[in-house]
Amino acid sequence: MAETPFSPVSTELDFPRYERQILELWRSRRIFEKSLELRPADAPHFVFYEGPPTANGVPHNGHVLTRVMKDLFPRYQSMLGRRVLRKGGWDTHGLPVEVEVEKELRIHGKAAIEEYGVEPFVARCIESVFRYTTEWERLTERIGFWVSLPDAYVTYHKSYVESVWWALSNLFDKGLLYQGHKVVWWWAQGGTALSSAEVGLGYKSVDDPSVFVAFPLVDEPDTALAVWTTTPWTLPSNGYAAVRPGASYAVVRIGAEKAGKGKKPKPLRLGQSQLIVASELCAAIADKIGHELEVVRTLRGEELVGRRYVPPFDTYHRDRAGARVALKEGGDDAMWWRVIAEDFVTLDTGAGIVHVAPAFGEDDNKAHAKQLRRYAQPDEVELICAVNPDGSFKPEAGKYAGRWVKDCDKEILAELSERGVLIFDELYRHDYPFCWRSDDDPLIQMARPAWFIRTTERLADAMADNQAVSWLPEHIKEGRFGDFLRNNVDWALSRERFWGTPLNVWVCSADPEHKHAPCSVAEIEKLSPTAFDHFHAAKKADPSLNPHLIVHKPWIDQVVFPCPRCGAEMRRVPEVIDCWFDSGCMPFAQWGFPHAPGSIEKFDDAFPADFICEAIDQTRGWFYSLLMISALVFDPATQKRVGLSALRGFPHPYKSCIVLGHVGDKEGKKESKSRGNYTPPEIILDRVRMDFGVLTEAHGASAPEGKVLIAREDLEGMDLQEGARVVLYRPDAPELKRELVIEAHKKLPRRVALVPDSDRAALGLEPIATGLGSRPAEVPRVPAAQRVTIEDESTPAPGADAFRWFFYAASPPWSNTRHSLSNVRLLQKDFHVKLRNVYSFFTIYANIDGWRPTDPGHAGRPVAERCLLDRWMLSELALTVRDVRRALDGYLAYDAALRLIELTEALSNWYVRRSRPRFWAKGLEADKCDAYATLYQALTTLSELAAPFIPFFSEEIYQNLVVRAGLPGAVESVHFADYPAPDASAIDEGLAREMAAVRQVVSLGLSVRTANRLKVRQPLSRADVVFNDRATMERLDSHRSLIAEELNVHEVRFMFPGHEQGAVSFKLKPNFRTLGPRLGKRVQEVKQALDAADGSALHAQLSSSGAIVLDLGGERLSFSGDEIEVSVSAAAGFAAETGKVGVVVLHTTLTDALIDEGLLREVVSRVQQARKDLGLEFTDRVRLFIGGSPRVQRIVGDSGAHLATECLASAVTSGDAAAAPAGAKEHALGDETVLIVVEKQ
RNA sequence: GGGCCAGUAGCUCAGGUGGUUAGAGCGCACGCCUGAUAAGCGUGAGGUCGGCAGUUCAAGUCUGCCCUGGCCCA
Repeated sequence: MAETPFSPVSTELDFPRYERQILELWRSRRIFEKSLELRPADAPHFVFYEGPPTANGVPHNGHVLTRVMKDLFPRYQSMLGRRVLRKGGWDTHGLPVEVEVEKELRIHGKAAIEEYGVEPFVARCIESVFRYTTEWERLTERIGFWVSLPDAYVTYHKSYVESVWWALSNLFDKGLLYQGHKVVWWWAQGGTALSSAEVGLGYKSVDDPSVFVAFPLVDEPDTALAVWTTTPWTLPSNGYAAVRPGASYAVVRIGAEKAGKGKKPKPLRLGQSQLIVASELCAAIADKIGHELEVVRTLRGEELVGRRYVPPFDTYHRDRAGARVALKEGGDDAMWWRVIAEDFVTLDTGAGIVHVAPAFGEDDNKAHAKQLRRYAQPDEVELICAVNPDGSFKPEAGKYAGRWVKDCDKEILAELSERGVLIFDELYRHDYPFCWRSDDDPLIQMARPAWFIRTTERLADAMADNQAVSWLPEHIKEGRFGDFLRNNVDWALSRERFWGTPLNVWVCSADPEHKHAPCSVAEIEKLSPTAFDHFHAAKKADPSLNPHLIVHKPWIDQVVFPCPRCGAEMRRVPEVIDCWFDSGCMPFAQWGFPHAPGSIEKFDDAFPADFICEAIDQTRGWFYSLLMISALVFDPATQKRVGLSALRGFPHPYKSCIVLGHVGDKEGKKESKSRGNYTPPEIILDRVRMDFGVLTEAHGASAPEGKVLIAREDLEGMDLQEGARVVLYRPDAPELKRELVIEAHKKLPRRVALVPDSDRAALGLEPIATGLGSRPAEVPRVPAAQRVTIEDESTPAPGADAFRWFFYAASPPWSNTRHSLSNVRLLQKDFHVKLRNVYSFFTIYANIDGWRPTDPGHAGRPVAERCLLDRWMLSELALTVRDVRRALDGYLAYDAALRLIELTEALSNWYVRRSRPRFWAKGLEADKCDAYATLYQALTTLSELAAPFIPFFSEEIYQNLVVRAGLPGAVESVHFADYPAPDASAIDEGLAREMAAVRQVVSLGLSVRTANRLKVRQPLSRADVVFNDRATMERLDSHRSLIAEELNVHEVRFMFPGHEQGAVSFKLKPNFRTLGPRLGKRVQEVKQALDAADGSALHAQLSSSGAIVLDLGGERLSFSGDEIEVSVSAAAGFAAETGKVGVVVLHTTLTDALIDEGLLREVVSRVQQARKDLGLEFTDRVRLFIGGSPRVQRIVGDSGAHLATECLASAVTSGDAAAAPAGAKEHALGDETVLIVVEKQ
């Protein structure tokens, strides 16, 4: 026998197994690498930027979403003929890395790191950065994300750091880099700033003072501002008092003591007789101090602005009471101790006037910065701060000098009271952050010297840039991102840490005004050839020293060179930079631009990106840093200077940006390891299994024999039903297995399993030490002997295509996704499995018939000569190609996915279903070849269309149907193919509409059958279709036989209303859209009039005269056809159904002849079932005996030939039960019986 | 506390510019089909469109307030 044209398709749905074969094919033939080489260098480029992940954590489902979305568009563009670069990248710097290492070393804080040694510390950071590289690489390959990892950029590499330096140097030269102060949460004892994540770890509830202090006015010493603070220790550093703009304030005279609410008022020892407080808070303050407050006059907050006061401490006041600063706009103002207006002042607590200490508190510092912006020479104002970085008071704080600030609160209050400026104090309870590693140490907010980028100066550029970006979803532009830009503050760039890109600013030891920002090692060596000798020597002594460390701490700190201006020694500032700045430099830093040879050309080729894609949390992260750095650095003058071939207008550095939502669990909650609601990617990709902690008893009960119990959530997580069979084994000894039945147990925590003792012993397991208190996150870390793997071996995992498809088709990518094994499987059934069935169907029949796409005799007729169904299918195919391309061009993955599902549905549910008899037909006539050719074209086109989405299965189809079949145009892989272009000549939108109407008519007919319990196998004499409009009726005429066949009726009659003999009734209603504007309120009267009238009569009037006349409250109004909508519906008492196209009526009278026909079909069906039961091949011939009741015998006798063809029988005999061969099977067919014997020949 | 997004059937989601029986898929129920067979197909039930006001002849859609969830920032 000749070899079949196509490989048979396995019936088993083990996608991971097939995908492994495809992966092997790609690997052995270097398909990915070849796909990059495929397009010539001068082909149009498609630029994609990889937002670098950090590899010091394991990849999770969110990363899968990001990576499959990033993969889709480059694959598509590559099939469009573009040259697509997919350079990978890794983000390697930053605090999380340092914190990981600190945890490992069990140390914390700057002092501890310095004690441990910066050099070994940094060495450990480097080592930790790529801890999970293998997991990342494995996942990346397994999900089919094509990215060049071997030449990935790495943010700590020397060339990368030097590019970042180049950018910073550029900003420095433009005057956009400056030194200022930034308020941070400061752990004074450790000398370290904490990130907000770390701060969040250490909140505790504590009692702190809430204090009202009198600030006497300079020009009205008898009146004082009542100023509120909760940090008395910051009072020596007071700079301003802030009021709320627009609020009302009262000057009050302190009156007589009033009866407190059970509290005896403290005697007031105030030096002033009048206070200024917010009007709203007057009563509350009167209660607190226990004195009447008598309002003298009121004034608005603005009227207080500029008034000067005497601060409670003379720490700085003694020297600077008279200090003034020149304003930009001319004139001058007092430097300190005056009233300012600030929105952050609230009127719900305190006094409505707030103590402002610019060195502490974020609001305070911002308020100060706002003042500085008014000044001609802001640099001349020195920040007043009476506290050392170690949390002790400075010498100028007098008697408090050297002491821990928080310890001084009480004494400060006592002193204020003594001096007669303390109005009132109390304790209040609130949550306050402490150091998470040393929880006796409260954190303090403190302004630290810091370097800033003057982003606010170039904000207009950044905003223009944002306007030009195509954001998906669109609301990001004006919403989250636009808002962020509008509220932009200067970028606080520096970090007082160790593992990061060192800030490349060197300061002259002779004159700190002399600063220099070199942009490379080479530039430094030009200034001082010996600058890096210490590193070279160390490298010589220890060749294993990572060469990239040359640009890192602590090595870089030793680099000195002579000041270009005065020749004195320059030393680097100690800070490293925010790692977001690193990642934002990737468009040029990935090439080592502009230092590396060829980097200018490469950058020129790949700037800006056509497309980037990350999750929404990157709005203020990567999306911002990319856009801002690009707007700051690449102004037109800089572009020209670095030698770009053409000026880039906005947007740069990215044109389109997909902003992804987050991946949650089945309930929409964030997936987290500690909650245990996390579906490991492996369950989707490879095997349905999870590790559990072993328990042998819980809540006093042990597992019943033969059963294993787990939490219901875990059962659902593995998509298992209660009673399913699973296997259990030790993760370290998978060869020894026990098979058990799984059930849910309400009281078990996640990730523990209650295992019968006998099975536990047989597997050599012991109970988990933490028992019922085990936390899900800990389970993977307990000793292997306390863990058991539970696996569902009977149901293969859905695989990588399914995983990818889930993210494309479940919802638009920017909405949050509910991810679970069962959800992935659900979507897989919809598209992937259905497509696979059609593919399998095709190979079965094509192989039986020996149909070959390469045989000219099998090619099928020209499309125009093929039957309606073929033309319809090819039209649908062309329309889908058009729509999918349109969607992908607009980066709308979800829309494209839905369209693919629609096509697959049409192919399986309608084309194949309606074409089945054509494939069963004898021989290989023209119509059959048409059918094969059509289906073949649909499948091969689909494999190319779907290739960017489900690259594995597409490859499988392509390899079998195109490559194996030896098609002349075949390429090595589907991913080298050109993306299908719509065949305009095949598109027939009229036909598409007609077929949709046909399917609706059929659906109505089937609905009639269901409602009247009429099996489809029983033929009926006639179906009448009454249409709502004549045009549809005329268009559907050519589809009558199809409808007849599908409904199994002898005749289909099309009718227009008026000819239907009472089977239909009419309903008329106003067309609100046209009548609303004409009649306004009276449309409701029209509706009522139409409801009340006789529909048939009105309809007759409308169809004869084209208009109807209604009597509305005595007024006769005429309505034209387009102001009235007519619908027909089935009248009562008929076997009929109503839909949008019209009404389908079935004639249900059964004649003897019709019953005979029905019985014959029943017989055929039973015989086919018997063939199947015998396990016969489709082509096997049989001998048939059919007996039964006399009627059946007669029918068989009359239709022997028909039975022989339908059932591939070489002989058909008939007779009564006595004549039947052994093994006869009797079936009841209503009142009749049939006996069947099928024997293989 | 502020900002952004979302809330429509049991689940996942559609529903230009307001237009009157609110759709689809899955799941479920019932049934069909059986030469794609551990598949295929049909029909049906399910919704006071998060709540309360308002604008309008007409509100899922527009406005205001509120509730719930997610994210970002305080």
